[in-house]
Formats: sequence, structure tokens, C-alpha cells
Amino acid sequence: MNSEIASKRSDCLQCRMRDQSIFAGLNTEELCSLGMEVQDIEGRQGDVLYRMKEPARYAYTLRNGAVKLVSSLESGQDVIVRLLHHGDLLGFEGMQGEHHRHSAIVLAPSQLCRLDLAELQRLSERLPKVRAAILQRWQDALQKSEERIIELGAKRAEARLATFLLQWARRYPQLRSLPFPLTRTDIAAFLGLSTEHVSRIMADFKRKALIQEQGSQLEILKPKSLAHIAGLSEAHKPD
Amino acid sequence: MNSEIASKRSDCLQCRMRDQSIFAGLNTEELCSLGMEVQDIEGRQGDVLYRMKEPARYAYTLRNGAVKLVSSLESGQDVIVRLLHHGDLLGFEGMQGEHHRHSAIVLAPSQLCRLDLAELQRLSERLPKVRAAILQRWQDALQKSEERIIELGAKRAEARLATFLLQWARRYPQLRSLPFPLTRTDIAAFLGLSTEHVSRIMADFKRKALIQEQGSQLEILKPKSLAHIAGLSEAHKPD
DNA sequence: CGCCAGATTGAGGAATATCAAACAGAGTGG
DNA sequence: CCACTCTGTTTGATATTCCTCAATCTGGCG
Repeated sequence: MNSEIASKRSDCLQCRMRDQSIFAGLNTEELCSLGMEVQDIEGRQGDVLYRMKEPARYAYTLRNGAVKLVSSLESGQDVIVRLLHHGDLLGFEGMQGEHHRHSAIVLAPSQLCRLDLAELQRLSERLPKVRAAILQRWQDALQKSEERIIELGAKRAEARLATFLLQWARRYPQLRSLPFPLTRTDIAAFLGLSTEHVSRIMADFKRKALIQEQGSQLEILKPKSLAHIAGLSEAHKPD
Repeated sequence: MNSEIASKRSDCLQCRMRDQSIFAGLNTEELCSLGMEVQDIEGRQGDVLYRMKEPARYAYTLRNGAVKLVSSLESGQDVIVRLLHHGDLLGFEGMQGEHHRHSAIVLAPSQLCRLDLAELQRLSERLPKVRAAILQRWQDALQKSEERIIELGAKRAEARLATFLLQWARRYPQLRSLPFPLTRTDIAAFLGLSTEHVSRIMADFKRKALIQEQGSQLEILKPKSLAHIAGLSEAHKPD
């Protein structure tokens, strides 16, 4: 499970994600003066970066790959609260000194930066740019979160799944064939459905040639049709 | 609808909510030096404080009363994204220069403070305490929002409603009889259910003497039982 | 009184879950 | 290479939850 995760000291100056990170906008000098230990983490599928309710020690930037944030209920049910892609942040709830609200589990081979929260805290006091970047991410997370409330509250399974697939695709703009490391159970836990129901709808989408799967690669064949299903589902409004 | 809302210049020094507001922790001197126009707003039921997609000009602090944040879909469906009580903030999405993500509608007679976002922006740059307070609220909103995702994704109607009633009650700790200005349709729009279904479950709760209604006052008679229904609903896990 | 918005109730049907079984593919060990 | 196992998927049958539509009921209020 939580076997030793490969890690080494990271070189931020060379980082390809640098201008999309929370350190974007800092010049080389500032970046060097951070004095921050940034660990370079290699995550394999199934690795647990942190667990729900643990005191938060680190935050992470996902440079590459995919991670799910899972909340486990007493009933044993798991809910995927958020899905993270390259450029996303995780574990930052700890900045207010709280415990982790979810477990972070690696879905596909990932590269992450691990930041010490206490150091990051100090840093953000000192550098308005960093602070602003974090605030912006926070704001984004809230917006996404609220969009999901709307999805879950207002739309039906087909529409939710269609929306979800399109959103997933938007994270890989230039790719026709998308990495798609989710199981049906994952999708179900994200959309608030049963595994079987997800399976059925996916099968249906495939039959209608809206999407196509091979291995863990997904291809969206008819985004327009999917968007239509995702949108004002006329099943709801027959007129 | 958007008829003139009563407003006057507010006196922050006298405010009873002061130490729960984003200006908490500032001394009188600092508070005076804010140089901020704070309008004192009187909201009546049905008043629209702002509309979705409008450019955001003001943010508000709800001193007293209740407000709903509504997102309207193209399908005509309304979803209540958040319910606000005394002490809550609204309209702050505008701090990042965005448009309003929801419409804010007054549910019960309310008193609010209206803050100019641009001024607030400058202020939060200058005063770390204010900035930290806003950040904290943001964090809280995200947490609440994620809790709601879990509710909507994992729980069934009965459990959702039970949770909701208990949460509502928690906002009025010392009251046995709670102000409850929501219609069944409001509750439905909050929980992602139909009006009729909400009505049925409420009736059921009343029959079981878990709750009691008179006018727009609500009383929770058996919080334990409600908590039980809200929790690990044994209908899910028969064992 | 008559009117109206909201609440309730019932009946039927659609959406979704649950349970069970079969199926497919990727190791893994002989 | 083949059985074997494991995990994830698919499919079917059935049960449950929830929605929709229509009717009635209620309480305020002109």
C-alpha cells in the first residue's frame, strides 16, 4: 500500500511546469531564495499520498498523471470528491492547519512535487504572488465544486456521464486519444451512481459510436452529441 | 423584484457582528482607517441582491436573516448552491474580478453589509488579518461544498433531508424553535429532489414525531433519530 | 366569500440500485 | 503453453427509489 514512494530533491529551476505552478511569475532569483525543500515524487498506480483525517504535513503539485481525492463514509461507501490532472494542487487544506479531508490516491503513473506546508505557509506570507496563486486555485476549486453540486443535483445519469467525459477530455486538449485510468467503479464513485449503471451507459455510448475505448485510452468520437446529452436533456423537458 | 432596497451608511464600530466579521481582530483605530463605504442593507423576502452572470460590484456580509444562492440552468431548473445564515459572506467570487456565479435571493427579512469589491480588494492587500479572514471563509465554503457533493453523491433522499435539517438547526444553537423560511420547492432545489418527494418525507418525519412545524418555525423533536437516519442509513447496510 | 400559492396525497411510470451470473483480460505458476 | 486466479466489465432480472402528473387540500388575504 503505502510502500516507500520514490522521491528526491527537486530542481524547480528546470521544471517544465514552472510557469503553471504557484511559483509562476517569480524570477530565477526569487525562486532560488525560496529556501524550500521541494521533493520530487514518483507515484505509481494505487499509491496513497496521504490519508483522510491524517494531520496534514505536505501539499503537492501534480506535474503529470492523475490522482483521485476520496472521502470514505462510515457506511463503507467511497466518494470521489475531486479528480486531479497535471497542474492541479492537492493537500492544501492543511494550510489552515487542518487535517486532510480526503485520501489522495494515484490513478496513473504520476510525477508530483511535495511541499512542506509550514514552509509554504511562511512563503506565502512573504510573497504576494505565491499567495495570490494559491488563492486563485482555491477559488477554482470552489467553482468546480459548485458546478459538481449542480450536476449531481440537477442532471441524470446519462447527462452527468456525458458532462464528465467532456470535462475529462478538456484536460487533454491536443490529444485525440485520452489517457483514461478510471475503472467503472471510480466513475460511479465520482458521479454518485452504481458501477453497473455506469457500465450500461458507457456501453450505450459505445454502441451509438459516441466514444471508443481501447485499453485505458478513451476517444471521444462525437463531442457534439455528447454535449447535447450533457446539456438540456430533453428527456427532462419534452417540449 | 429588484425594487429599491433600503440602505444607509453603516457604522461598523457599533456592529454587533464585528468580531465574527472579516474585520474581526482589527482595533478601533484600524477599523476607522479603513476608509471604506459600508452600506447597511435591509433585505425583504424575495429581494434579489445580485443576479447570476452580472459583473460583480459588491460583496455582502449577512448580519441577520437568510439568503439563498441560486444557479439557474438553461433547462429552467433552479439549483440552490448554498444557503446563508448570519455571519456568512456572499458575492466574494467577484474578488478575482469575475462575474457572479449565482443569484442571491433573500429568504427571510435580513440585514446585510454591502462592501465595494474594489475597495475590499485594496484593503485585503494592506491588512493581513482581513486577507486571512477572507481566505478562511473561502476554505470553509469549499469544505461545505465538498460535504454537499458527498451528500448528493452517496445518500438517499431521507438521509439527505435529515442531514439538512440537522445542519440548519446547528446554525441556531440556542433556539428550540427555528426560523425556517424555506418552501418545499426550496428544499428540493437544495437537495436535488422533487418538491413532492420532499413533502412526503417531511410529512413522514412529522408522523414519526421527529420534527414539528408551525408557520415558518421548525422544531427538531428527536435529533438522535434524525442523526441516525442521516448517518449510516441501515437501509443501505441491512447487516 | 373567492382566490391563490404552497402543501399534501395518490397512482403510475421512469430512473436507478441491487443481486446474481457470466464474461474478458492480465498476470502467475506449473 | 496451459490452467488458474484475480480483478474489472458486462448483462439480465428484479426491486427500490424517485419523479411526474393530476387532484385535492390548506391557510392567508384581498
